Amino acid sequence: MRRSSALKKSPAKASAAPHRARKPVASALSVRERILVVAERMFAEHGMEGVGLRAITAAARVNLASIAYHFGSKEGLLEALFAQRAAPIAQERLRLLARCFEESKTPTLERILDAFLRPALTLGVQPQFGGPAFVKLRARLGTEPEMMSRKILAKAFDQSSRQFIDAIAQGLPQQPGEEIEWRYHFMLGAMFYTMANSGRIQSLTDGRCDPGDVKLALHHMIPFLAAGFRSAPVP
Amino acid sequence: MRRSSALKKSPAKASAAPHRARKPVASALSVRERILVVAERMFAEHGMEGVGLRAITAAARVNLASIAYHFGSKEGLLEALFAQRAAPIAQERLRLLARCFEESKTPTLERILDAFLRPALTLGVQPQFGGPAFVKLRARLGTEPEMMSRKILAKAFDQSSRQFIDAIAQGLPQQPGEEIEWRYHFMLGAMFYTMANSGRIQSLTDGRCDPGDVKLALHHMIPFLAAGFRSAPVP
DNA sequence: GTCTATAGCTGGATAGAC
DNA sequence: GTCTATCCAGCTATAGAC
Repeated sequence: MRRSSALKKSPAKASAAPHRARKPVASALSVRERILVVAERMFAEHGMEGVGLRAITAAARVNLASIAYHFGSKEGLLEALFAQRAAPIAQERLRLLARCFEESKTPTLERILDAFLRPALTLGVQPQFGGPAFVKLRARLGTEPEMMSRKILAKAFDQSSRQFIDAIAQGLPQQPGEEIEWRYHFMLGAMFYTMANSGRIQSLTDGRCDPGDVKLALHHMIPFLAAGFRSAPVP
Repeated sequence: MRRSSALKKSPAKASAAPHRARKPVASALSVRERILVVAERMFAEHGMEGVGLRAITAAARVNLASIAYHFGSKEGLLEALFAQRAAPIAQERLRLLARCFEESKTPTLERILDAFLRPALTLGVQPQFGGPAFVKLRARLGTEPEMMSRKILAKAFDQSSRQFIDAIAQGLPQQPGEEIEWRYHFMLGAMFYTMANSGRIQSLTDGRCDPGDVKLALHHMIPFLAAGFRSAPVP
């Protein structure tokens, strides 16, 4: 209505040839991709319930109806996000785990924890699109007791999680399985809290401690967790 | 409109004597208390944005307008919840910390961590009102990057948090302050994730590991974290 | 103090033009 | 495929009867 009322004629030149020259500029993403990028960041920052389709479509500069068209619903959009991001993380984890065992029959606990934690903290970080969006989003969903989030997370990560629990247990034969599982749970907590980067520790330490610095976070987290895993099992 | 149109007269007998017999039954809570109890549980389960005033007032069997009357707004309700619960937790922490130092000039790290973690995991657990509602709520807010949550949490816990960081550091003089702070951050992660009780570890271990069992969780968590704190500082 | 009723928006979803 | 226009259920907050 704004600009289409004038110059209605001669659509031939502009729209009659949809072939050729698909991606005219490097930064021109499709509507679908723009929605995914923006939704990832906004879901991470404000939660699933904290942001509406109107805010997402406005920020992505697409029409409100685009989300229904491309993803069916808001929940479909979240599932598409996970379908795109979670599988690569689980795959990279298993690839790194396999490499641990290629290089040594008895890899150190530190190397196994690194294989587990590094993909979670580093994949999905896209500085050009507002930083570690998917990392935060995953942390957020990981802490929620909502059924929907749990099912999506379980589907994406259950298999690789169990392989890591087994790999950790194999290196700590003196620990009962249940002890390993509790400690794995505490590791998830430290990992998610680091990924969530809520800002609490920054304000508490006047900025000295910054979980957003992924390299540094891993550098501190892995020895801390490894020592916890190795400590004597509780009686 | 339903029943008040009839029998309008003689209000003397029923309402002229508001004194005496305040709490007729042990389980009869005031409107304000019913709202607090229900909101605590529903905020914990679905998040601040995930539940509306209609759902809260319906579950509490009070009128929709009651929340505005008693708390001013939805956010005022959240603040009232924290005003009621957070201060006792911080107080109990400091009381237990003081007792550590009364009993020994150099209390063990385990005792200090217990003084920090136990009040967070146990206070606010009210089995008669749907379980550890405030505990879950706090975990949820603790992981969110929203400003409002952060300010409320900081106001309630900053002071006691710093005292604990100092107490931990005092017992580990070989650790740089920054290392202590990172490890405190990881401890918060394990604590919040246990408090959130998202259900992830239960499904991953077929129910063997249950963070809802507070005694057991502390029993496993404290040695794990203590070993992490004591491990050699990273170079 | 407690209620009804409603104002004033915004939520997700969709029908149908183009 | 993309848009406009709209539905209606839900939201928070408030005015005013009783």
